[in-house]
Amino acid sequence: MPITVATWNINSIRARLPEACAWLREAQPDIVLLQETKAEDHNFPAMEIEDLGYNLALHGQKTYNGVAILSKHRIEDVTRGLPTLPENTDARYIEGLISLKGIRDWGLGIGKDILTSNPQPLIPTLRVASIYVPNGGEVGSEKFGQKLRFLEALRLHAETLLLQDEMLALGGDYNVAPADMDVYAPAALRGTTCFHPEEQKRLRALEYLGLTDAFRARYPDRQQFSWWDYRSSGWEHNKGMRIDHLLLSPQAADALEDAGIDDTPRGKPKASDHAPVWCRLGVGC
DNA sequence: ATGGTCGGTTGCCGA
Repeated sequence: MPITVATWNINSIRARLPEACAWLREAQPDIVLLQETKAEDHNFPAMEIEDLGYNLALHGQKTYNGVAILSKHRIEDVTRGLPTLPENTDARYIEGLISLKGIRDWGLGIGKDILTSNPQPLIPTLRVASIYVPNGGEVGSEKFGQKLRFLEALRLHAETLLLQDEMLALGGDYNVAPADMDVYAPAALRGTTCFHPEEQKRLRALEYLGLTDAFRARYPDRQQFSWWDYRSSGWEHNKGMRIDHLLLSPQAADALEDAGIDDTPRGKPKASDHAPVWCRLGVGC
């Protein structure tokens, strides 16, 4: 049974609740990683989301930031905040272990890896994180430095996570477009926030650890954006960037069946400025 | 060379 994992910068869960619920009902993702929920945990519209069949893990904050994990499967082992950046109290990182109970018959080896005979967990798991990388403000500003340091701290933590040899999906608003084809006007935008070589270098450093950009791995030549500026009618002119990503561990990338960006919610009234990015992983039989 | 538009609990700031 395949499972679908999506990441979506929702830009306020309360302002966007009907639109978010409509998409959840329509797309039926198993796991959703939300950013910019902009709500403290006691203000998160939990019942409305739970009624759609999701368990929640929240790391909220007033006015700014806020991340969440929605999952149709159990969420265990939740961590809030990047362990490698303890001084940062912004709600920009939440991690959890999804127990894929009920998805039986992991692989062909009945509890063993068919080639190595290594014992495999009886219940398959997928570790996920919902990540909201700082926007960075002006290039060279204090905020820009914080963005670069956040990306470095994320790399350091990802290094530890990858030692676990698990299925892992690090999803979120990275606020970095990886390459020229990921922005509408590379020449004009080069060196600006979200398309700066120092940001791209740090995003690639994550990939060098062995993490795979799900969308780009599946569609090497496709130009599709995940964010369009409200200002200057970015959506209407398709002036966008691909800055939301799902980075997969080797174990998850091996299970990658498909990926995409669902830009239909972006064209609707009261839309977030970001579109959901998703991938489908083949888990079990 | 600078504005445009959103969301928050707001008379501005962050994106």
